[in-house]
Amino acid sequence: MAEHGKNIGVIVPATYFDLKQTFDCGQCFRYRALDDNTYYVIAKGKLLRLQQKDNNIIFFCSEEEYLSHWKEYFDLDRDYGEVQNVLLNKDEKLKRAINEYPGIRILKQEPWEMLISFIISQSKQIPHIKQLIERISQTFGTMIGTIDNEPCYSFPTPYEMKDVTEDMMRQLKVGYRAPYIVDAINKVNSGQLDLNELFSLPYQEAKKALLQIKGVGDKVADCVLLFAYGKHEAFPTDVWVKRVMTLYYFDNADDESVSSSNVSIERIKQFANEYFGELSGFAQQYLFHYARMNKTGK
DNA sequence: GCCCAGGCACTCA
DNA sequence: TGAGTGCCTGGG
Repeated sequence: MAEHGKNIGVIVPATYFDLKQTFDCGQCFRYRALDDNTYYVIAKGKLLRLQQKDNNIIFFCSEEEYLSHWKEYFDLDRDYGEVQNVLLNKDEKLKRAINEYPGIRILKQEPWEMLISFIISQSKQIPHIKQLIERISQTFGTMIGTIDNEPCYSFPTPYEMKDVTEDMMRQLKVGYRAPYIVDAINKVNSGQLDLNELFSLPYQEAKKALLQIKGVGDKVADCVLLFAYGKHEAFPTDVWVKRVMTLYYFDNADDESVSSSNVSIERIKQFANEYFGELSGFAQQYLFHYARMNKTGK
């Protein structure tokens, strides 16, 4: 239960909840670490300071704002103990990944921001993705506060981006992704794609809708469905997940340093779907983060 | 300078 | 249906 600290903010027990693990696991691009325990995050048009302290997380905001914005954002209604209990019994390799990073939570971020963020993410590394999202926010977003006297901008809404052209995007150095972003802007603003409607659609149908956008393929669509819509059947399979899955579930060799086989992404997704079921997205996140931190398979 | 990164679209067999 | 290739850009 969340308590309201005296003029401090809202205090939540850090049960299955670690700020560093949650922010560093690649699902979120708009956070800043002041140190290992203190973070700023920009989401839903708000700026929030958070601190991990004495087995608690302190949200520096009003109780009202915590309830209306952040409780859902951090998926705090879900019992991650239950999720982990199921997954811990699957196999030793997954167990090791979970036990190393038990504090990962899957955030519920804004669909539009996730869509553009993951369109940008293709063939880019995380620092560069963050840089481009920051640039887009500074250019088209709204100023919502400051960190160390530096202004902070919300991620622009589709409406705020309605007049954006391919040239403007290229000037921000998004490269060949510029027409993809413009296509997304047009489809959403014209009503051809209703992002809110996807919440109520089943996974496959929601995915089909997202795939209509240029530059959105299987992987990008799965990221949006998992990190914005909370559709946990999604199993985004990028190069890291492919490496770790091949190594853990398709190689018979005991050598865990490098993978020799070449398993198709389609086969991996099918296996994940049968093996992890409705918890695929959680398993993906534990494995992805573990693989990346340990450079597994590379 | 060269190579490649958390993909995708397009082409050709 | 699958493999091959080009694409912007920045960092190692």
